[in-house]
Amino acid sequence: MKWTEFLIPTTKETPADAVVPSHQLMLRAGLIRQVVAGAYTYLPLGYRSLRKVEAIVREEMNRAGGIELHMPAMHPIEWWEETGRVEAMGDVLIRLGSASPDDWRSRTVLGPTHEEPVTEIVRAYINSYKQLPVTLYQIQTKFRGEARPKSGVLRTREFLMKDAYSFHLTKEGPGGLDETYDRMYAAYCSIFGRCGLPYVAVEADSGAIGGDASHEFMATTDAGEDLLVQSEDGAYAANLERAEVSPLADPANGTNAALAEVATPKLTTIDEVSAFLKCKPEQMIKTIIFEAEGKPLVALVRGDHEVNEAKLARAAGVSKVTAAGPDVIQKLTGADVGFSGPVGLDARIIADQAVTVMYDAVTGANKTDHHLTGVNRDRDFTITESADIRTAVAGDCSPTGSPLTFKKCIEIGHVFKLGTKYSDAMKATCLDPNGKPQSFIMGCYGIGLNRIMAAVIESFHDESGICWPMAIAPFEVVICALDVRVDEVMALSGQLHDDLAAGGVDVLLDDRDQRPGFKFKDAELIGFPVRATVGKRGLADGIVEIQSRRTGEVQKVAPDQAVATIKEMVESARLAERTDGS
RNA sequence: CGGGGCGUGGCGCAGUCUGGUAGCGCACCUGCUUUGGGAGCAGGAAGUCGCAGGUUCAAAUCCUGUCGCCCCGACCA
Repeated sequence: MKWTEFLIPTTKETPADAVVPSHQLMLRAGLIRQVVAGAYTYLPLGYRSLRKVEAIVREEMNRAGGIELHMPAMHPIEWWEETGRVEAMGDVLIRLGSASPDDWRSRTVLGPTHEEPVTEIVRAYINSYKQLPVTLYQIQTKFRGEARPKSGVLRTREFLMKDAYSFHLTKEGPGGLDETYDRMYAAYCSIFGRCGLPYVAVEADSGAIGGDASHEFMATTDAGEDLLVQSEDGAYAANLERAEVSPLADPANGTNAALAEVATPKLTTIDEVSAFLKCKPEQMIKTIIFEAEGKPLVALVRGDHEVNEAKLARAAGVSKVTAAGPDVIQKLTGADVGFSGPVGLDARIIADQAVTVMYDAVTGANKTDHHLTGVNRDRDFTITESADIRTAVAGDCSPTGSPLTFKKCIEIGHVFKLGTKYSDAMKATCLDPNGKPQSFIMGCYGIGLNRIMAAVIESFHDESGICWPMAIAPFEVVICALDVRVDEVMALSGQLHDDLAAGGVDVLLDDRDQRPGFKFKDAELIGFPVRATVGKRGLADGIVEIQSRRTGEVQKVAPDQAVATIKEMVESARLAERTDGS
């Protein structure tokens, strides 16, 4: 491919709207162009990378036993009503609008994921346990009505996703869900490894999608929106939403202070009250009222801690907790919001472990404009249930006692054990060996392809531009032909290009009539892993210059050695750049 | 959905407060020179100033409304 016959709109200046490095560089290197918020055109160069990511994903999915198919983005809303996800997804589910509710548009949604259509297929065609297990996957465009698209292609409303779904009769044993789950997990490691991406697999919360086990694959990058929690000993890694902490030691520093009520007019927050009473937030018990299954649920955490709703729900044995409104709080505590406390409160109360080792605490008095000081457990209130229900913070240790560290990260893949949530809802069954209908046990496995690309750029760039790993670089090699009007330069450049291309190397010939500096800057911005420079100066010395983008290392070789040298670099990079999760 | 910022040639911006000929840099086209780290000179093309109303002799500029985009937060499979 010749540069002058391709479309590569690079820019020297950074567009003002781009904040994170991957976004800035993708725009500057001419990989993408924004169309509306959360939707991007992949320009030819960007699309080449995306296609390479796609090819790797496809290859590994096939190797892991997946069967590729392609489902539409348009779904009948009835399927989503069957599984109750029209409500569960809310605004994330994009619906086609129409003035008339009877119009087909009103009954059509754009798929944010494909559990419903794939379950419908299996319901229709798989009737016997003998056809199981089966894993269907597709690489397809997804639509989600994200409230706030951001960070370039890291969070968009339209994106390319590989989604796989497996169907089983059993959880354990040959052909069971666990077996496929493990195989998919391994395939994911291969995929991210081949893309050269630093990643970590962590335990995740399975959230609204349901199911009982889930791992997220995270790429660590400062542009990420999630927090990855890892123990220093490397034994524990989890999403912050799920991370468990080891119990805090009992300081046994109680003075058995007397219970006292103090007026705290209009002071409703931990900060306000602690400032007013000159105590530390960690001396306060924060009392948060939730509702679960229609009943109040009270959570107690230390003042400087936050309730983790997912952990609370799990501890409470309910599917979901929601913050209670002012009316519920008023009715339960007899006080306005901001003055709740455990003393004398009649409701199910779950105390965080940290609260069980607090003495002489401060908390709301269940009386508007008043707080209590000198509050002690057992004497002033009883803790019947305690658990780990708070979000981990700096200073906490893993369940095995190793200090936790926090890193920003972006989710690039997710594997779930779904169970029968969707097959039950959609009445998708097959006959077991006894001739009895059984709901399919399902797993689902997603990868965001665009995010892989962006995460790779976040991980591998410098002040000059992108440093692609060989595996997903839009072109593996660029030949900078300086002095395009010198016949010998162009003849050799053209010959190198043709020989490399014939040898299976992705090569781009920069045949633009531009000054050398201009071409070098573009080559570095785009980040071709290998640059071969052919100029009349080098030619006079009988050499071609070959440079690695990542190491900057330059080799000067005779023209007849150039092809072999470059091919060797390409091949060794393909192996060397592979990563493993850690 | 709350808070903040911004919409002026393909890109980056000035001009808006104080109304009066739409401007600068990059990129683009033509010509000459230049050719190993984003060249120089000369000439040129390209913008209903987001959109709609209003005020005014006159609106990029003032007023009202509206749409879009970005950032922080909330939310998030």
